[in-house]
Amino acid sequence: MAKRVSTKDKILNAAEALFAEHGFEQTSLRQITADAEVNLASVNYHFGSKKALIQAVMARYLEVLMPALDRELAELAQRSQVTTRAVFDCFREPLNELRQVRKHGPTIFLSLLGYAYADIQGHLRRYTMDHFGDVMQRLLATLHLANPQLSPVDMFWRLHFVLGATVFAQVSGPALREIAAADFGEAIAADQVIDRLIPFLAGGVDAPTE
Amino acid sequence: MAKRVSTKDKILNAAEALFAEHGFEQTSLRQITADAEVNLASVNYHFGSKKALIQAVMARYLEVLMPALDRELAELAQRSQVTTRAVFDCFREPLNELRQVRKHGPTIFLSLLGYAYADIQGHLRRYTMDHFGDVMQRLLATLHLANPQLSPVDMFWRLHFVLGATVFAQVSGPALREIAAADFGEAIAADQVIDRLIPFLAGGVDAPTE
DNA sequence: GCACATTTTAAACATGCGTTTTAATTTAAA
DNA sequence: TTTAAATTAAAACGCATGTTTAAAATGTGC
Repeated sequence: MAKRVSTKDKILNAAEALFAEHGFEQTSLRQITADAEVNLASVNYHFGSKKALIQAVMARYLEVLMPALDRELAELAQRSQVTTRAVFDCFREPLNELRQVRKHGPTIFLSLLGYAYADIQGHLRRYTMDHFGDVMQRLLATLHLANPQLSPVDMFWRLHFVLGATVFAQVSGPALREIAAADFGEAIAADQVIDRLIPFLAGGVDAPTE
Repeated sequence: MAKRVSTKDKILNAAEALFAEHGFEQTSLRQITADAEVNLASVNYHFGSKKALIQAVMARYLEVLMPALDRELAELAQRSQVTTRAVFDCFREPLNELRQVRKHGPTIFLSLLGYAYADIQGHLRRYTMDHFGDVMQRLLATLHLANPQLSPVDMFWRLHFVLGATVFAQVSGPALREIAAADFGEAIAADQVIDRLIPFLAGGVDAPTE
């Protein structure tokens, strides 16, 4: 019954896979359109520009993740006791829901996020900051509930360290898992990296200040 | 008395500044040679290729940092008590010595390292891994002294989370410090970011496993 | 001061990029 | 079925990149 896939979706699917593997700047429209088996010009026809395509790729995930994360954080805030660990656990389910967008949605999205942040001076930084600014603020607030001893500026920095460790683990995830498998003879699935990551992050945020 | 600076050094100095700010791939030889006030072709004449120039830029720092870090780690290993925190403090002095190479050597180097890791599939990953492999092994061993309860594979992953948070903090450091200054009216120097980072990292590594 | 090697210079080369154009084709409405 | 709109297609445009070439300039040893 092979469903008909629109040119627009073919482009989005091919683009996000290449973006997640090689980054935005290093992926050309020619690679994308070749993988998608569509004409080169169709990207500019359907999206207007490469910039707009990148934003469309991100938007597909953000529109699923953001409301879900909001929901989880709001639910958590109502509890009497809020721990750092519980805050990070709020990410588990929303990330999982990204599988609705794409089979490996969680991994793809975090890779994209990594490249978005690596692209410091670009439009994407502003774009993601605009969309993530709200969640950041909510995160800061909720984490502050769990760690009232930390000053806002301390929390600000620690949250960004968290983001760095997360993003890095995903972007270099495939290579790292390969090394780990070779060194320890132990294969580790992408999802299990998150399980190793969360205790680390919680420990870092909960650490006493200097 | 203005010392005569060789073309080779002029290129290295201009290149590392641009690399640290914009990344390797996004910096063109034309930008570099313009800043260095040398001819475009001189890069290929003196270094052979852009790849080789990138490696030369990194090598200048690695050759200072590596022996210093070795020294510190060896010294620490002789003590009776080894804490995670003490291991990370081993980086302080070696990083500081990078000022001998360049005034803002520590910041520049960590930025370069960040971009080197972001460039996943490139030659630089292999190059830096080759040079950092030894130190990684030593780091793993020393950290295991401080945390015998962690399995090697757990330690492996935590060390990479550490690297991620560090690298990320530097790469997006200028932008983050700007945001922090705007949000909190508090300027934070690049060196102070390390002070905030180290407690976080130690807390993460010392955290109990799942 | 001459001859030879080293270095610098300007120009061109080949390639890949995002984008635009123009025409052909398909789709949908009347 | 006819007509207009939407989409696809092929080709070219303009530009930026790393690299190479070949000549000019500079430096070096005898």
